[in-house]
Amino acid sequence: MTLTKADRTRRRILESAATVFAAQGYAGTSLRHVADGAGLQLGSLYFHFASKDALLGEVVTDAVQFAEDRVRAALEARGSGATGRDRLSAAIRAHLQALHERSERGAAVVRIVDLPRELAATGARRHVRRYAQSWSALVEAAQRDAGLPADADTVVVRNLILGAMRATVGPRQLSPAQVDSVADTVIALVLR
Amino acid sequence: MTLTKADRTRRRILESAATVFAAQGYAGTSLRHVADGAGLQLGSLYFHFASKDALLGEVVTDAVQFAEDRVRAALEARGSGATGRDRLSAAIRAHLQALHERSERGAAVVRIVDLPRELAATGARRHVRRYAQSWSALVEAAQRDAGLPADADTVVVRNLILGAMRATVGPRQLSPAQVDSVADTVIALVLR
DNA sequence: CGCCGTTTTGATTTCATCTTAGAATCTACT
DNA sequence: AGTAGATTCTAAGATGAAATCAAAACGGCG
Repeated sequence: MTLTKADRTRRRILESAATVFAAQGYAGTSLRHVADGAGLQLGSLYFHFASKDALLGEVVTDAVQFAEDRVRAALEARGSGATGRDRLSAAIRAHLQALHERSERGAAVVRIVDLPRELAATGARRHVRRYAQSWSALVEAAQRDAGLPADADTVVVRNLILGAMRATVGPRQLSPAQVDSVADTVIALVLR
Repeated sequence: MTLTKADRTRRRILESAATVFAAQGYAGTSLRHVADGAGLQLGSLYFHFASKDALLGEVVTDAVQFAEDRVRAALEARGSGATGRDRLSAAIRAHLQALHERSERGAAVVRIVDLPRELAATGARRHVRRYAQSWSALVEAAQRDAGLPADADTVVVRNLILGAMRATVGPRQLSPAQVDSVADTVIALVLR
């Protein structure tokens, strides 16, 4: 283990940042707050991250990556022979689970996805966009299946679904059972 | 018209504030920016509003009031004899129209509604809560109609619908025709 | 016109924030 | 154990934001 000490605090910083970020939003997040959460002194952050933007950028890509992995895994488990309707249903459940994961990593995505003005520099935007596009594909397949209204704009429908799921996270932490129940509701609502 | 001059600039400030808030979020909004948008000097704001929080609070209550009025009007136009399904459908269309109104008043609600930590003091929270409750009633009626899944938690469904509509507003201003089309999509998606 | 309350200005204070830099401490390796 | 390098701390600088206030500008009314 040649590279450890730095990596562990780095992790701690990212988790703290994700938490604060999810709670306060981008502009509302102060680095002192993040440092406190990580048990560090303000100045020490800069050994690990070049700037606030860089840190937040990494939080975002991390969180998106996380959700992406979960969704991909769920889809692979379901096999590629599944109907578009079933695939979308599985993706919804996986996305919701990722969003409500204890680690706080998930919750961060939610806050940011729509206010990423200052993240232009980092590669975060690309990640978010790619993830959104994969959802477009899922929606389109479900539309062909007649699982979703076929005459509606795919991108609009995709945004509605993602927006509905986004509205699911709040101050209160949901139990896995509750998340499952919410997923049932979303699926029942969206897939007739 | 004994009370005019101040009121007109007051209006201007509120509009500017709504725009900036909608674009930058609460913490990201600087009062200098708001003042610029209103054609005023920073210090002049404090003649009209006691603090940033007070200003924000008024923007929110204003915007919620606006949406509330639109929805109520739409419901009254439809008559109280209408089915729960039809009433919900009308409310969705009205809410979306309010959200995308040119005046920028609508867009402001959307950004803030869920990050109102600093609004505790003002009466804004009460307004938001009341509006949300009226939506619960609409959803519940539609559930009895079998327009919506009846076994799902009303509050969850309500949040999903509001969240989906919230996801509808973005940087680009939508034309009334586009808003109508989006409304059609939402209604088709939500009411089977 | 010239006055008085209303409205706006512009300078100033206070404070939080991001960022930097050098000193201090710790860790891993010989 | 001792040392070099990696990690963290402390302190300070720079910027920008919220809030305050005396003084100036405005605007209707006698």
